[in-house]
Amino acid sequence: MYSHAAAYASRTSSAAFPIAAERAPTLRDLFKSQPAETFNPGEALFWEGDKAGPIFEVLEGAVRVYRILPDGRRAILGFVYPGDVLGVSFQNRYLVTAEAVNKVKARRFARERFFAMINDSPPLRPQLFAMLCDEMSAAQDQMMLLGRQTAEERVVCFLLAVHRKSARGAEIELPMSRQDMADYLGLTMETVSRMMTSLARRGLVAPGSRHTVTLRKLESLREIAGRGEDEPEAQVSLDRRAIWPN
Amino acid sequence: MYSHAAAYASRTSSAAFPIAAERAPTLRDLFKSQPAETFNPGEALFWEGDKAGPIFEVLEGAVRVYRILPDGRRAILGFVYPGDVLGVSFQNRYLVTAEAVNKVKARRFARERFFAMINDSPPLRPQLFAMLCDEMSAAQDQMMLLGRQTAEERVVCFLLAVHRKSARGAEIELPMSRQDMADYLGLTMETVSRMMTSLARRGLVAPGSRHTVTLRKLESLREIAGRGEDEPEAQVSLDRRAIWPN
DNA sequence: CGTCACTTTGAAAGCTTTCAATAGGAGTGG
DNA sequence: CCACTCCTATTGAAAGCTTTCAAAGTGACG
Repeated sequence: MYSHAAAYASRTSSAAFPIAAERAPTLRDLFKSQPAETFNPGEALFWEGDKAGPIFEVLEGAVRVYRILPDGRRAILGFVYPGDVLGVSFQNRYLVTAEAVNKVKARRFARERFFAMINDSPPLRPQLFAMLCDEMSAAQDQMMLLGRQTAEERVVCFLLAVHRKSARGAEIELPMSRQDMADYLGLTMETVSRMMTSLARRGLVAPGSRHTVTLRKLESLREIAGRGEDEPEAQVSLDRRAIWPN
Repeated sequence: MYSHAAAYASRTSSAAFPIAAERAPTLRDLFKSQPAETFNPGEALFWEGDKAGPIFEVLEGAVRVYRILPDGRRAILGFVYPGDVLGVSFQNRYLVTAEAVNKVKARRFARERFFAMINDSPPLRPQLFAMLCDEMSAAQDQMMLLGRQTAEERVVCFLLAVHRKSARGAEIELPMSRQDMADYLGLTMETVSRMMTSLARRGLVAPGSRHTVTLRKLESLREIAGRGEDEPEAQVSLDRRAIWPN
């Protein structure tokens, strides 16, 4: 089947326990046997409207997932980072386009086989469910943000969200363009830029290169973000005991 | 609309009933044995932060699902209508509050048993998956709307969405208040009101009572909505052949 | 028929966008 | 190594859409 004993290159749930002998298989283990593919910046993994094809696990880089209105307005519905699985929650067709932001490495897995294996594996099923719940939860956060938060709050929320995912100190990386951020936050690129400048002027962040920022005053930023954005939570639900039986 | 062929008293896969002989069990069948409960307007089915409890099937009325920011701003993340299942996509805790808009009748089902039964039933599992995908799809539509559409487009999209669900002619019912609509559409109550007035003045809709409107020019409205909101689609994926095997 | 809650309407203010110009960086070629 | 070009980001100023604040209107109910 799939050799999940392989060297843990990716951050899987139990990565913290090098010894864990009888580790239950995880969703991401399914991809272990697949070859890594590379996508160049701007290259699409799949297009909105295409017949739903493979599921991807992102290994490196960032993917933007978006939809476009007939008149060209674009909304980025999410960014997908290493360790995330992409392409699951669609039915017959992809409802969105997924495009590499920077150089992306990913593994693909045939859709039917993906679901067949999960369907056959009692420990995997709750993980799929948990993954969908996480996606749903993120979507709800985003709806709250888009519907009821100000431009500044949106930008700060975004910076904090990236920070939570990166877990690499105060300096975060923003591989996407300002336009990407704008389309994700429901703003214009100019507004995003202004907010970044404003945060920098107040000493809350310090711009590094164009694609890096250092978060100088996390506490103040969290206050601005306004929501209980406190504890790190990325990827937790795949690990925490699922409510699903077995 | 989704008239679950009334006479089905049964709820397990080994169903026995008059007409449709070998019908596969549906998610909603699970609720058939449960007593119907009533919730009065404003009454909550569950609260954000509560330990995740029962799953509900809404039979009558409408439920608003929302989240509130610390400073009181509210975003309604969705409305739940008869035939919809509510409370599934949460893990340990409810992430939202669900509150009756008008008089609501619903059946409840214990969470553990709900998932246990689905987990044990190969035909039910893809339905749960399909349901989550539908939720996700709706959430994506909403993100697009909130992030990139104008006030008028939002209101029109909402009217058309209600129209698709009601499927009862050109007159639609809006059980929720203007404030509810506003919190759903990321607008203020005043803006919603102004847009309705504007649509009425242009003859696109005709106000009935405070909670009913007649859509006079569906085509024009669809044009304003701007997205390919053409074919009716509510609830389809629960019925259409799932990609999930078996 | 008065009260109360919700909705509509008006006018001014505000935040974000739009349009336009300037600045900054990376890559290329001399 | 520097000049040049292109693309992206920043900044400025005006316009615009939505919000805010306030008042008037409407309908249900006792």
